[in-house]
Amino acid sequence: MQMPKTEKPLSDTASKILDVAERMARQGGYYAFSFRDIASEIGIKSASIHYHFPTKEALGEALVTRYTDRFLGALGRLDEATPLESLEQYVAAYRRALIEQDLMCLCGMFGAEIARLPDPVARRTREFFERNLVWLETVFRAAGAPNPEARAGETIARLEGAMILARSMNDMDLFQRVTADLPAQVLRD
Amino acid sequence: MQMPKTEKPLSDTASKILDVAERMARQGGYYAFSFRDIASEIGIKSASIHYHFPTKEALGEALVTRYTDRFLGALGRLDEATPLESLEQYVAAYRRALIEQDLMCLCGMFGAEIARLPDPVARRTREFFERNLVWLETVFRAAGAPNPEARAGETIARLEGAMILARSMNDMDLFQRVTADLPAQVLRD
DNA sequence: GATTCCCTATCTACTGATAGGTAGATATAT
DNA sequence: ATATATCTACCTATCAGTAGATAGGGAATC
Repeated sequence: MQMPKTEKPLSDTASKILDVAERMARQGGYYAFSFRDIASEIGIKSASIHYHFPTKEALGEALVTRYTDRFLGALGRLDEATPLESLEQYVAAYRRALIEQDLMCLCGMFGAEIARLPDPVARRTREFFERNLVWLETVFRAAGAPNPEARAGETIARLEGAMILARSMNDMDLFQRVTADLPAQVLRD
Repeated sequence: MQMPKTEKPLSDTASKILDVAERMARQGGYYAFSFRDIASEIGIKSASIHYHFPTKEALGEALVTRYTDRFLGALGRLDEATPLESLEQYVAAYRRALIEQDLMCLCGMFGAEIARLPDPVARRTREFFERNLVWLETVFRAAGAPNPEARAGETIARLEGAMILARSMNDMDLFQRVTADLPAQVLRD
């Protein structure tokens, strides 16, 4: 029997490194996390991080990969919900990240910085958006909405932008007000 | 006769410093510009920058202040255009920044990083959004649109998000497709 | 007309902190 | 014995920032 290609599961330490790095990156971007800061927070030495992630570039790549998989994995299955429900779920995923964790979307952050990101990290960031666009286009196609590609883009743009705006204004409820009618509005013809 | 409070005009060198710093910041954020890089690009020594801007914080603040004034100054007068025209002008301002300069909006960038920005820079960034919200609310009120505050937020969110998305996908035309119907759409009841 | 003084703007030379990264020793567990 | 995971100790490069010298250009004084 052929084994499917499986990802090597992350060790405890590697997970902790990613957890801390992700939080720092989602607060201040790619240049806002350092090996030293991560290490001191989890109680190891910075050299030890290089054992798990040889370079910062590799760490950044792992960061985006894990984030993308988790983000898309947290979305419900498309064949078990109406398009409206799917969209509401999608908006809720962003809202949770913003309200519960008080953090930016990792890829919204990296997307803003993309011109100064190492190539592999930039590529993974693009993959995040690509896969999100595909997911949303499927929703809009199922709803029979015109221009599903443009609507998918509108949806992501408005959500990422609303996170930035709400955080900038230090008014998290602004996210709610800006995205409350998004699912219904973007679905109507 | 009482003199109105006037801003001291920037020297040639100070302007050049801001020009270079702005471009770097709009590519990679607050941590992506350094005194050394700026200095070497304009052919002076990094110590000379401190003469014009004592600290990086001060330089960041000057950056956002100039950007905000220019951005709002480039918008037409509200009493000389219909709400639809004003909105089209507003969208065009973002499009120009993205397409012609191939740069992010400075405050979209700083807004994403706001949790790790020095206080004065964060405050100026908030001011940018505050003043933009006011401008847009005026437009929506003049158009008799309901919820002008939410619509102003939606507009900014979608434009900032569309910039990030288009740059991430390396597809500048995506900005066009995502924002093409924005003025009409956000104005209809 | 020459001298003195001050202001502007830049320079050289430096500091202490921090960045990512490496070599090689060490400890533990299988 | 070997593989895993961590350590100490170090490297070079870069960071923002500082002290103090220097050069030039007025303007006032002699």
